[in-house]
Amino acid sequence: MTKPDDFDLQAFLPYLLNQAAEEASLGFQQIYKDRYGLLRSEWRVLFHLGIFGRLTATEIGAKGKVHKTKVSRAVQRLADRRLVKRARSEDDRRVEWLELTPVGEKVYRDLREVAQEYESSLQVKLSDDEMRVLKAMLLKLAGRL
Amino acid sequence: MTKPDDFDLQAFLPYLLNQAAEEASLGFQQIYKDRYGLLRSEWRVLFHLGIFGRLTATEIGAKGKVHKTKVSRAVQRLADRRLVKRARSEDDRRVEWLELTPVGEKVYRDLREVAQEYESSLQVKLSDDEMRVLKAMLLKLAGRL
DNA sequence: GCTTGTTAGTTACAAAAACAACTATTACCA
DNA sequence: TGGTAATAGTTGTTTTTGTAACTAACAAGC
Repeated sequence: MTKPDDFDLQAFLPYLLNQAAEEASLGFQQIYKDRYGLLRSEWRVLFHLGIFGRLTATEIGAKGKVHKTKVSRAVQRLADRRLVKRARSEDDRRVEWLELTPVGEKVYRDLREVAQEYESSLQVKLSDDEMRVLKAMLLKLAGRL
Repeated sequence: MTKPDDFDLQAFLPYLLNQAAEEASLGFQQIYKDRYGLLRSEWRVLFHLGIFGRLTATEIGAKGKVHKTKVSRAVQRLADRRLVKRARSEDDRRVEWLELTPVGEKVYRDLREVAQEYESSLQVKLSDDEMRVLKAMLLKLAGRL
């Protein structure tokens, strides 16, 4: 009574994207987890602060499409480990300015290095041109253009 | 003391892929969740059975790169809702053959329809050619070639 | 046949994510 | 003003996931 079917799951974009994303994330995840015990939400916050300097939690959430509770908890853990410094804003006391501590900077720079190497290692599977095109299309899909 | 930096997070492949994958999954997720209360692992199992007919849990895990505990739990919930029928194998009594019930078939066919429509809606953002190239590259990255 | 190793699948527990409700502060406006 | 709504961020609770240990059945070598 079973009717096999020719729907191509591998070609279904949400499925395929997830598989590719998982595969591509795995190696890098291993590094920030093993080396610094960071979670995904934590390295994201770390990178945002490393790149943009001083931000509020809300700004990080907006830039990275991360929910505020995730940012809040990530910041909490990063602050506990003295990777991030928090300071209440004078103007608006609901707001907290976040920035990396010197140690946080070091961790960021190390991971940025790793990220760049990792990126190169992924490029092995694709030509430069392919990579450029791929990213352009992913940006479109991500609604970031 | 904060040093802004020009590392391009949007262009970091694992990050970008995740964003695109999340964005691309969202709409479809909404449907199988709202309409049938399914989880991601559940629709995946459902689709595998819909496409391939009769499979064991291990086979589904291998085809979809899903861990056996996830498959196990997905199957359990699908069986509870009578979408999947389980039958101990005669040859090897560790093995359980899984297939869709008639109701499961209906749900599968409905969601397959939705998936196809959804896929088309994503194509609006990209040309046919772009889509073809994109998928080819994602397959490479996913290590499926 | 016994012992050892493997495989299919489940279960238990810990880690992480999702969602909703909450506090504190500021903005709006009649 | 004073009252209502909006915003920043946190906390609590429930779902899901991840990991490891487990049971049951089979396989292989001696």
